[in-house]
Amino acid sequence: MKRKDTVDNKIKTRNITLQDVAKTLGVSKATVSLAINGDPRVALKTRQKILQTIDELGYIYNRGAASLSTGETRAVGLAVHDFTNPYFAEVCAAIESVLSSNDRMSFLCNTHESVERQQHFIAALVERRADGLILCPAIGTDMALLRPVFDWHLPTVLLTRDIDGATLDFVGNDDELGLRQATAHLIGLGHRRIGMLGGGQNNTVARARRSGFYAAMAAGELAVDPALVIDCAISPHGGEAAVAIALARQPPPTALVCFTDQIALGALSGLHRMGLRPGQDIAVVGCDDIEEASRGYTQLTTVSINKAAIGEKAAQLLLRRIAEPELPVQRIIIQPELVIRQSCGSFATNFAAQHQNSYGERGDH
Amino acid sequence: MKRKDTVDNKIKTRNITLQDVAKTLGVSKATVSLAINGDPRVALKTRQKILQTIDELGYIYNRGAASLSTGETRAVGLAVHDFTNPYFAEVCAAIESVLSSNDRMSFLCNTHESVERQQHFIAALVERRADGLILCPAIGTDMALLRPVFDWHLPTVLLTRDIDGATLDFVGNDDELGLRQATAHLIGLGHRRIGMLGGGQNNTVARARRSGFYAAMAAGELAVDPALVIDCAISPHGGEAAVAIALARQPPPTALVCFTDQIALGALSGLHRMGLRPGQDIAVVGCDDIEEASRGYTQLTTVSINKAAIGEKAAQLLLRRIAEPELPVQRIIIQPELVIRQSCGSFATNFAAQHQNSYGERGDH
DNA sequence: AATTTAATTTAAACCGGTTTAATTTTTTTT
DNA sequence: AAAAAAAATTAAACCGGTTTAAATTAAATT
Repeated sequence: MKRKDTVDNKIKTRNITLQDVAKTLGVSKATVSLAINGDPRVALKTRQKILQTIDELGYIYNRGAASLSTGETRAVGLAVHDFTNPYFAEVCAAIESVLSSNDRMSFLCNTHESVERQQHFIAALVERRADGLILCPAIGTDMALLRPVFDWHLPTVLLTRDIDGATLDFVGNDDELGLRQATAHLIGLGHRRIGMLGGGQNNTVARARRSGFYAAMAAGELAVDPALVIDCAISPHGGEAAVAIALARQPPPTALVCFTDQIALGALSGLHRMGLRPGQDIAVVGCDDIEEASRGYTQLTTVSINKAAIGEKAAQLLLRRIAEPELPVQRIIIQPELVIRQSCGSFATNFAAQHQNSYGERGDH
Repeated sequence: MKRKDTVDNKIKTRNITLQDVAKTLGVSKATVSLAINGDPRVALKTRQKILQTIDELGYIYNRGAASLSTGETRAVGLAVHDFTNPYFAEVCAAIESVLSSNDRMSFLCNTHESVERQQHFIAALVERRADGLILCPAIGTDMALLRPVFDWHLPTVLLTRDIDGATLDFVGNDDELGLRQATAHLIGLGHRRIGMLGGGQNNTVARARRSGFYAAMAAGELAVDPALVIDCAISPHGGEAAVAIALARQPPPTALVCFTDQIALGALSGLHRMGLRPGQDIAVVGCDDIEEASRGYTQLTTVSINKAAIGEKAAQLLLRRIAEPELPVQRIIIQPELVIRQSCGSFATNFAAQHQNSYGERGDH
């Protein structure tokens, strides 16, 4: 089939090609092509005539045909495990914005943490000879799964999540620092029994954030009760389930550090249903600083990550890498910032006063 | 430049093409092509040998080249005005899911309500000969702006927002009904002084939802105070600003109908900051039923829209339209459903008791 | 074994651009 | 006006597949 030529087997207007433009002007295809691409070799008046004819004929450039010979598609892939998560929605928006102002299009893929979907996407990108890829790898992604990327020298920047042993560009957040600060803040407020919701070991972000939590606890010379380190889905539901488990533990924690804001907000939601008041009955901190964290009714203290910056840096780095494939591998780490709202309470006294007699085994200063 | 051939001007392995596969097997290009496409004409053993050789040689199909002759790119565009809005994030996720399981890729565009961005995107799609487009048009989009779509017979389905006079497929929600039900519910609870936040006249969704509000008010024989119909940005910030204006009006409304959940949640946030309790001091209802609406601390009564269904229907309809361009134009309207939570209060008595003496000019029934 | 018929395979044109070395035209210099 | 230099244009090969009518080969009939 010949494309829209044969709409309804009646109309059969062949597409207008560069050749047609050339013919109507009595010049060669080459001249028209050069003119379109702004090559300084074609004379000004010639270029003008060509542009005018293109307009009159309604000629439309066929970038696919061009890509066949140039090998450049000006399309890149963007795969994240869940762009329904506001964090990624924002990062992706920033990426798309930068790419489109560089006249590139973005193929989107929501992998849903499925390496199969991810592999399928990468294979499709290679088939289409995409110029590059920005990837927040699904859990379980390793170097072996990324073979197509290396085999094809597909310029790739990893977003947020790193891959062990990967010699790929990376743009992310200083997750260890973020959670260390958040945890330290709670400790500074006087909390001693602190739990962590979410995280786990299956990706670098989770490990880094967990390790930030542990590091701060160690620095504060506090023991971590393993029963208060609760793995859960990276979603509000996950947080809601996890908080119930945490609170059932005796004695309950006075503060909870959450792997992400989604989890923290789920925890807030769960606490609300239990009749507990975050910031008064229990402290909660999150990480990401998604918009919902700053509502009047959430006021979530959280590690703020500049999502726009991450997206922009990632897009720019990819563009750079595409332009200069031999550039040494780069790692760009954005510094997070703790924003203190009300979910952690203002004063440890709230908690101290409240919990001391219930399980006040600690009289230290 | 010849593509990755010349990585670093050292390695210069030409790409392996269909021709190479044919040559190593001593068959023709045509046979290999047919084999790849599963044409029943090629003998089983031949196909197997070809597939094996493809594997051994590491040949990778070049879909761009194929598209040049078939005119089918198996790529479609997906443009929405704000995929940072959870409503659209979910719809887009559903769309991408359906498309990718149909072996299509999606070009994503976040128009930010900019018709320029949108036009740029559409032009790029046409240049790339995309097979179709799913579009939630930016405010201000009219038939004239959609000329490229018609000129190129680009199969297009409008998502959520319709365009006046457009003979294009459409998948959306029964917005008028949704807000009519929500408003009627408030009236049924005894509310008399009801305001509306957000909406306006600049797109079909806004008009339909407004009109649902007015219709319900009229049906309840209630007057709408124009000062309580407040336009605002479709965002939590918009809602927060609008609620302040509404509450400043004397007498204040006892209930607020919001154009979207984003606005409603902003309103909730604002009310919280003012020390007012939704569901007790004032009723609030939203529309969309985004996830945040169901948190323990929001409990927003809202018009629930099946976002996954809308996304799936839109994607399926596009696929259908691509397959059968001459199909009559279709409109698929998903029925919404009012979900009652606590932000509207359970009993009008809350409000009646509370407000009667403050400005109790109404002793009816 | 000779025909017919069915199953496979292939040659070659085509899709619509890019690119480079060579040619033609124009301008400058002598 | 001739020669040299610079500017503009072009022919033709190429990118990597698809497609169809024709050719070849194999299988079924007579």
